[in-house]
Amino acid sequence: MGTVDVPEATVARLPQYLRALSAFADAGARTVSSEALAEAAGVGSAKLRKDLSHLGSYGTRGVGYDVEQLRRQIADRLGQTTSWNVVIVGIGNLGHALAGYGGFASRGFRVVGLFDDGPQVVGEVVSGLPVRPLEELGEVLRPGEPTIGVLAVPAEHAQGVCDRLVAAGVTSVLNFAPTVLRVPAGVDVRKVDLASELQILAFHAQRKATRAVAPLPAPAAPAAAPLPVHPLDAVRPRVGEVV
Amino acid sequence: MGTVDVPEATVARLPQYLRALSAFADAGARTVSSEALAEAAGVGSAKLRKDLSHLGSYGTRGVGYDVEQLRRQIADRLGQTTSWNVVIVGIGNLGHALAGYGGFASRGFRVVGLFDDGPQVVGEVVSGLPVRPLEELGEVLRPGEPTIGVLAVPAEHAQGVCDRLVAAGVTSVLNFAPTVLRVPAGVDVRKVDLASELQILAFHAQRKATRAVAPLPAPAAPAAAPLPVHPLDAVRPRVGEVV
DNA sequence: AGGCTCTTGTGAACCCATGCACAAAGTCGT
DNA sequence: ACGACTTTGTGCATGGGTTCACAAGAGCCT
Ligand SMILES: NC(=O)c1ccc[n+]([C@@H]2O[C@H](COP(=O)([O-])OP(=O)(O)OC[C@H]3O[C@@H](n4cnc5c(N)ncnc54)[C@H](O)[C@@H]3O)[C@@H](O)[C@H]2O)c1
Ligand SMILES: NC(=O)c1ccc[n+]([C@@H]2O[C@H](COP(=O)([O-])OP(=O)(O)OC[C@H]3O[C@@H](n4cnc5c(N)ncnc54)[C@H](O)[C@@H]3O)[C@@H](O)[C@H]2O)c1
Repeated sequence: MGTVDVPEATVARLPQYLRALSAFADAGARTVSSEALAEAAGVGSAKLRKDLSHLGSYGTRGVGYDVEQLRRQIADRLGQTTSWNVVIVGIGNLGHALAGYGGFASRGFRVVGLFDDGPQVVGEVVSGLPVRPLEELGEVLRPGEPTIGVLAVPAEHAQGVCDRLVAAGVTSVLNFAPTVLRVPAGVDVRKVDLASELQILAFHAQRKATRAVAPLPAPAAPAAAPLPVHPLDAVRPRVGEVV
Repeated sequence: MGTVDVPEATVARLPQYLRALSAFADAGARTVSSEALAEAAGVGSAKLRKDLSHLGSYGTRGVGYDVEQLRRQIADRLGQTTSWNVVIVGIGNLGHALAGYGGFASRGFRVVGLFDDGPQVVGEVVSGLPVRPLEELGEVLRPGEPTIGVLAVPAEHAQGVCDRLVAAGVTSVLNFAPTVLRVPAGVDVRKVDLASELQILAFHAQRKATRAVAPLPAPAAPAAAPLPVHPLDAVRPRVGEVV
């Protein structure tokens, strides 16, 4: 079944499934239905089943999925069987937070190097690791072990640093700087853009506000609720739809 | 024209376009072609034009788009004409970094409150703002001014804090905790999940690695590969395309 | 054994998004 | 004034992803 070609949208959800599965495992559950797992992961059950089918799942009809087996299978697919090396470049405001983040290690990511070029930052020890100058990048990267580079430098330096990472053999980059990175084919870049996220929220908030003033479908409706929604009309919790 | 119904995928790209436009404006350009702007934003030109058409764009054929006019139009759509209030809850590792982030203010987001419940954190002044206990949330939120809540608390407290934000009238939430938030309809949630991003990168890196071991045009696999993929799906070569 | 209940896996319809290709519409040079 | 050139805006085809709905499979109970 699902050897090659796992759809990208599915891949993006696997981490969520994995987290939910771990929660079920911790709670002592031995099996889960697609319904329960989907609920915990915040998606529809049909989507979940289709996603799992893409990687050749082993559910048993009438029962559900074996928690431990499925957890291991997804973990395998996400490469969690081996531990990945991570280097962080730019140990400023954000870099400090990232360097001390426990969510890395618990998911098989090992921070093996911190880099910066600020004279007063280099040499500092952050979360047990010394901050090194970028020149020492080569001493940390092992050719055999694929390494993920995390960029937390100012936007104007991001491309330059990225180039150096790529030149040193990094083929996976997570970019926090609000800029478009250009990389050769074969190199993966994902970006986390905080300002964009806020802007998208603002767009929707604005849309909600203008809608409230001039509602489209029912013009005859009298005063709608002045403040949007009541928090505890909890008849249906309804997961917030995102992308 | 694009009054209502801007596709979600388009909305997600508007911030990128806006950034690229600002760069062109700073460089002194008065007009840009869709080709140039798309290049700067890292998308295809056709996609860009279609996106702009959704919001009723005013390009002139043969010339391109007026930089300033388009910039203002997108800024309007993203709600940047008014300044949005932002509260950050959880002033730990990450919260400190967020509170000090300059990318907020420069895009019309004003941090109006920092909240935490740790005794040694409350009272501390971070980036010019005092850290307050959550109880004072009501004192900061103004009913008339929509406010965006940023969650940087540990995962196990995220839902509880979110509920309190929603109860206080917040209808837009940006969540950094690796957990699924349940909110009533009408509340927007977006999440930033660092660990997931790394896992997705790891997935692709692993795929690249196994592809390298067993290249595509090799129909007759000699012996089973050492460890890579599951035994049951060795069948079906299926010439994969590069991404 | 047989029927009942539960749940998976998936075919098929639908919706959204992407990319192509080109006519319409404008500018610029002569 | 006009033709050549440039670039937008969009119709259309294609593809990916989501959702529905249900038959097939698995356990359980009598
Ligand atoms: N702070 C946040 O909350 C936040 C949030 C989202 C995105 N970002 C983005 O993350 C990046 C970093 O933000 P920050 O607030 O940590 O900035 P910062 O200025 O605090 O830190 C940047 C660090 O990068 C180092 N640096 C600069 N140029 C370098 C180079 N060429 N090589 C190596 N190191 C270099 C600097 O010495 C500094 O320590 C920025 O692009 C910012 O837009 C930050
Ligand atoms: N540090 C990172 O780089 C990073 C990266 C990605 C995601 N995250 C996530 O962001 C969240 C915060 O991470 P962190 O590293 O800053 O953790 P942290 O422990 O350093 O900070 C958490 C803060 O939240 C406060 N807090 C706890 N419960 C609270 C409550 N009920 N009400 C108000 N405040 C409360 C704590 O007092 C503490 O100051 C976590 O969910 C983490 O998984 C962190």
